[in-house]
Amino acid sequence: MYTAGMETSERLIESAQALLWERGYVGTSPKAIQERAGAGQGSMYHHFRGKPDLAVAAMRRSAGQLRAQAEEQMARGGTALEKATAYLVRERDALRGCRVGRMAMDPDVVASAQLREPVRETFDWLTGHLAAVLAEGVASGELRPGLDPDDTATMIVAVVQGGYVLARAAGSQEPFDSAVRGAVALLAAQAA
Amino acid sequence: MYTAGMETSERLIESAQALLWERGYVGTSPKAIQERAGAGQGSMYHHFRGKPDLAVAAMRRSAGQLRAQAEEQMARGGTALEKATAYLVRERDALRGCRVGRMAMDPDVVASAQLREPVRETFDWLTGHLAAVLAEGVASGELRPGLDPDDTATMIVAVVQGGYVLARAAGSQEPFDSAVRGAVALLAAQAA
DNA sequence: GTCTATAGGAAGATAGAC
DNA sequence: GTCTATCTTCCTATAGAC
Repeated sequence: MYTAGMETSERLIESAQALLWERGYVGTSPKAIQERAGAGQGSMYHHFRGKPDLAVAAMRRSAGQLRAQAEEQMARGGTALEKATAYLVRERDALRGCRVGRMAMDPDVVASAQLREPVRETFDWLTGHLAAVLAEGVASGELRPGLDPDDTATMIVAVVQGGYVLARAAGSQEPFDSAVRGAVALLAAQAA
Repeated sequence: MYTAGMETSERLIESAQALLWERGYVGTSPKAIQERAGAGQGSMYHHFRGKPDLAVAAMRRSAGQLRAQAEEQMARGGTALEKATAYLVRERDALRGCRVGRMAMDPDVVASAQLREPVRETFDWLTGHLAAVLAEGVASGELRPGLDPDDTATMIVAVVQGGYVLARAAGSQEPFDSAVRGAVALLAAQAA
């Protein structure tokens, strides 16, 4: 996993990102991060105060990347329905799960305000952004007047996060795609 | 956590259930299970082959309880819509998460067929049961003819599982309830 | 900045006495 | 059936040399 021509602290962050995604916070050891980064103990503790500090840096990085990705996808659609659908049907490797959402299931992450913050912030932004898109759709007359933008946005994000759970439980991508199809169909029926 | 008047193997299973729910498989040690059960090393390794063996027993137990609970809730409704809604709005402590679904985020569980089996089976049954309920609703003319029972059922289960993720990320029950309200509203619009 | 040495404790299990 | 001892490896650092 050693990547030439990159600073050690960068390599440590990227290694931590990958391992946190694969194994979660509790399941990831500093030693494993170091080995993957091709760095020694000393390097890691020189650049970071410890495991939590490095994990926060890695999670912030992942959160930023996820947000940029989501922003780009939703910008593609024209109407509110298109934007929401674009977020839902974006191609995902469901078996890997969500690198940000997965952290919410980790006991040590949820127990620490520092570790939980990037996760909280990401979903706050995401549901808020989607809610704004849906509210505009209601205001413009594209969507049924009674539609609640906040509840609907939260539901959309929940379908994606829950889809990951079902896919991993089944050991197959299929439940994820099925859940997304179900949500898209129900949303389509909300056109005014 | 010692419960008087119960066999040691029972106490070990119940302790494992509680700890797996709280901390996941990777985050739960045999020692912690033993301490909570008021049992020694020897007892645990006498009744179970090791951590995976005990975890499977605990997960099977939790899966059975969850299924019984879901069965009971869904039996309450009369129409298909009432049954599906009953499943969604059942009272849950969202911050604790789902004791079965949480396991799907654990790397060691997903990597082992033995450990993953109870999780897979539970969601298989749950989505299947909900799909049958919805299919009946379509057949009876209660629900719109074009509604896909499988996709819709999977979406409903995903909303609940994803709701847990959002609630834990936010440190609040609210996102869970919001996602459920969003799903219930969209489902209600599917009446024929 | 990076390396090696060292450390106290936990993880996961085995052995054998009682 | 349960208990204590023992074992090896890993976890998460800290110390200090280079």
